[in-house]
Amino acid sequence: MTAQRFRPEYRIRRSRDFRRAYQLRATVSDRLLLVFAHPNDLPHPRLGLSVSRKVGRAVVRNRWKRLIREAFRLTRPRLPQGIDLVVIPRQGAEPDLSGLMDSLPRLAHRAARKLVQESR
RNA sequence: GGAGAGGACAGGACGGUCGCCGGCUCGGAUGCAAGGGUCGCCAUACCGACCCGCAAGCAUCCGGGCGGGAGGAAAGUCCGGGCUCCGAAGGACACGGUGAUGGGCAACACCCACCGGCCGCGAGGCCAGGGAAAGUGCAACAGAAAGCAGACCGCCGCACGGGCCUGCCCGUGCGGUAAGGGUGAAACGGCGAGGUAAGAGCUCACCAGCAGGCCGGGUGACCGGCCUGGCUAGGCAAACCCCACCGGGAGCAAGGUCAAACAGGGAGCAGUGACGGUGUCCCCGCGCGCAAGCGCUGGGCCGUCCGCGGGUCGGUCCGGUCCGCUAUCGACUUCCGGGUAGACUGCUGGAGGAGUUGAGCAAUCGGCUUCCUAGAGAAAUGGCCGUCGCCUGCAUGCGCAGGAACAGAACCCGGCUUACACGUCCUCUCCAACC
RNA sequence: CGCGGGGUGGAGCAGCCCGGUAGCUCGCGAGGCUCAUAACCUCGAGGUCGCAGGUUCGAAUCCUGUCCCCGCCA
Repeated sequence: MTAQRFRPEYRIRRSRDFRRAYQLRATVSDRLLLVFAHPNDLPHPRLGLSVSRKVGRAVVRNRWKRLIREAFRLTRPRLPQGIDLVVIPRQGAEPDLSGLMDSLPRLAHRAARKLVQESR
């Protein structure tokens, strides 16, 4: 039951956490999403959203953010632990919940493997 | 029934479940949190006895309950205000904006009423709607001529020459003429009569339009009438401009508050110079000029500086170090203790909504009753499912599949503009038919 | 959120203030020169001036609305 909650501690809220993820440049992507990853010291993953005006007007941007948050909430047990994910929707893609629920865990695990490789 | 005109409303409904944001409330865990009173004693403290309290509160974490959570445009950011800070800042000029009149409003470029012009058979609609008889300017091409008008053809007169069926025709020159032709977006009123060589507001009547005066109506823009004048003054001010009125700048990322410690920072006084200067001017001085006035490495005045600039290393404004420049090498003493990041605040109850009533043609304003309706912060208002209603297609008995616009609060209001699916209601106009 | 700048041939830019003719460089096409290519010379094509209204006789230009792009402050 509590596995489906989405409290503020699961979100990236500090400017320096975003900057840290961008500077590491550990990215993975598919047709829907682009993800910047960075390890954190917490026992859970965190989600950060970056939705620029290039993907659409305010209604479309809100739709993307809500659906990505919903996908994160519902797939969180399947996500790797201790990782910050900055998620950016790709220009031209259509927001779609089932696609996002498929895409987000896969990208998160690929990012986690990439971080392990690079730390060596 | 058809075709329209104006206005108002609405922006699917109900339910289940998993989440998010903030509010109220209840409970749990941990930590902090508290002792007081009376009696004994001469009395205070200590001490002893007894009684009351031991959780109200605060902090962190966790859980439950209750009720709330995008719009008519939240949009564009085009106007107007509130609010906040900045400024030594007052006036004139400059710069920007607005533009018939009266009213409404906190204010407006908004709203209402009315006036004028244009469009429509009409209901109605549109108008940046002051000034072109203040000044400067603009008008390609065409055309004879385009702004104190203008002679290409035509018409008319005179002179000369020629022809000759001799009072007619042709050519040339000079002059008159704006009635006719043709050009243009635009050619200096229309029409009739007189007049004339031909013509012309040259003169006259009427009409249109203009200026002045008077009378009547209206708060007023303006409207109606009469008289007089002179007959024409053209268009463009979303060209410069003139007139009237309005406007200081920046914006809630405004602004305010907050721990500790030092390095260090800041301010004032005195002194001394250097640098710069309000869009322009103001006071003084000097120069030029008859004067109005004009000019000035000027002064006063105001601001900044008690080093400045660059490279490099580390880093939160900053510090270390090196180099260059320079006028003074930045004294002494007193006082204050900041900013950034972060957190809290500003932050939602207001020129507020609904009903009713009074004033008013109306916009709107007043009285009474009643209601409380989002406050995020890398930024909530969402996901899934069901039932009903609407539309489209298949079908037309049931049903099945699909669709439902424009668009997302960010300090708050008043407007404007732009976008918009399925719709609902009210008032009015024209046409057709029937009673 | 606030503010500023810009949309003109295929590309990059003038013209806009002060309204009547859309011009420059490169590129493109044809011809010439050359044994041939480049360079050079000559000629030519190619533009709804982002879109929609308005003012004007007339709008790339002036005014209003709208769409898109770029940049700046925090």
